[in-house]
Amino acid sequence: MQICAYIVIFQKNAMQDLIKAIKALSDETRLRILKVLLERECCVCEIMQALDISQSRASRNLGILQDAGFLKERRDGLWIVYSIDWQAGNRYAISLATLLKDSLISNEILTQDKERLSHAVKKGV
Amino acid sequence: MQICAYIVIFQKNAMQDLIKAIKALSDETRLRILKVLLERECCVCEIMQALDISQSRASRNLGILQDAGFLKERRDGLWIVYSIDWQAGNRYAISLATLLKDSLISNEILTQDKERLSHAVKKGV
DNA sequence: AGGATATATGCAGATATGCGCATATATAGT
DNA sequence: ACTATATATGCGCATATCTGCATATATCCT
Repeated sequence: MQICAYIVIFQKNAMQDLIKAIKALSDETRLRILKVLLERECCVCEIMQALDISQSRASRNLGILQDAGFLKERRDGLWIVYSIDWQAGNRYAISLATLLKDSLISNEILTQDKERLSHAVKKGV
Repeated sequence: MQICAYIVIFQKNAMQDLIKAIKALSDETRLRILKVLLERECCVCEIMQALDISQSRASRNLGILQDAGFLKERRDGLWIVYSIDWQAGNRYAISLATLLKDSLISNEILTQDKERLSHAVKKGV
């Protein structure tokens, strides 16, 4: 009976979960971050360098993507490494990330991000 | 050479097109509208009744979905009938609409929308 | 313990978004 | 032409979002 109640609550919030995932993707900065993370896992300072954005901007947008179920994090010394959460991430986030994986091939901004990422060093500002 | 230039411009705006499509879906009202239109085409007054929202709210959100490439419209007398544009709609909108089609099965709000839609009449407010 | 480095976060300002209200526009019928 | 009906839209308000700046927190090293 308790379990049933849980299921009901889950269903009730499914639309909000989906909206949260979509909202998280509805921003150029976060789209670029996710595209970079589809290449490889990154710490915050690598994201800063890849997108050429400020530290707080990188951190905050990574947090939004994580909260929406796209990312997981792990600590590595001073660094916090973010990566796409293909396992536990929310169901809708997975679908959207998969869709995004095949989108925006050969986009100029994203190409530049990847180029800068390839030169990025694990050293912040 | 002119054609090449066109291709470049297209590539340049691809990300903005995608963001526009995602933004259009990042709102509960528009998600509900799209879900209703995945059932069948509707005029504005049917959307009003299905979602139980105001006329201006229905009209404006339909316009946003159309501008983002999800919908097409046709006039039928006094009514303007909106439907999902599977043909000419922008590529990303199609992918997102397809994804949405299989999402949020048995959601309470959406079920109510469909129920009201089944009683809707072609008569506004 | 203290300093250096990486990341998170409170706050404030600028901008964007969503809505209702009132009104404009377009079409059909008399 | 006039009226009724359906839809679109200008405007203003409330709220949300995004960012930079400054600062707090966490970890590592000596």
